[in-house]
Amino acid sequence: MAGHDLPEGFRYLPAYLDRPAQEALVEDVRAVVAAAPLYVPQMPKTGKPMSVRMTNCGSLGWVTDREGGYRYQERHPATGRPWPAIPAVLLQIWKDVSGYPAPPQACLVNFYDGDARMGLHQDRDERTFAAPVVSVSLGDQCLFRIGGTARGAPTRSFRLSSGDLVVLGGESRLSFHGVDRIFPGTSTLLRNGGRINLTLRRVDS
DNA sequence: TAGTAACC
DNA sequence: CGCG
Repeated sequence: MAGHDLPEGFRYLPAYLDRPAQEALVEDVRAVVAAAPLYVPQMPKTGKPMSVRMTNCGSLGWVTDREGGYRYQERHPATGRPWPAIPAVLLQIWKDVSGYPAPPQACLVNFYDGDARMGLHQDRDERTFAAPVVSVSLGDQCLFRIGGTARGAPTRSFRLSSGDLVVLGGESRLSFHGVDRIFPGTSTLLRNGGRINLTLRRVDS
């Protein structure tokens, strides 16, 4: 069977960041995590832990827990402090690829160990969908899956590698997407392995 | 339903 | 065992 078409507005920019740029960005992420420690997010209502560990930078961060559900908030749920600033390199990437006049408000940092996955979902907790979601991959490769704007629509899968960028704009802004698996040992960027995904978002128009 | 698991 |  031939593959399905990718959704309109979906852009895949392989090897967008070279190795030195990836290394510099990892240092920025380490600083973010030092100020805003990774935590285990919980599913709404059930409290089931997700397999990724998570933190944010920016004026707003995406969080989820049993009681409050999916939301954006100004402070780290464990420390109560404001999120650290989005690193300058990421602000520049957003300028270069988003086509949106205002800077990102949120940068979600997801850390995947070798067993972590992310089920098919939509990013729809923002108050505007006018801006794209820009995603940066660092570390081990993953199997990424993207479908349409309806839950049951056909999906396509492909590998994302360290330094790749994905832009979910246009119709693809509300496409279901997820991470089916990590391929451990496929990158030397992170000493202890794993994958980091950074997603830049605009929450308000 | 941003989770998990069984099944083909 | 990997993928859908």
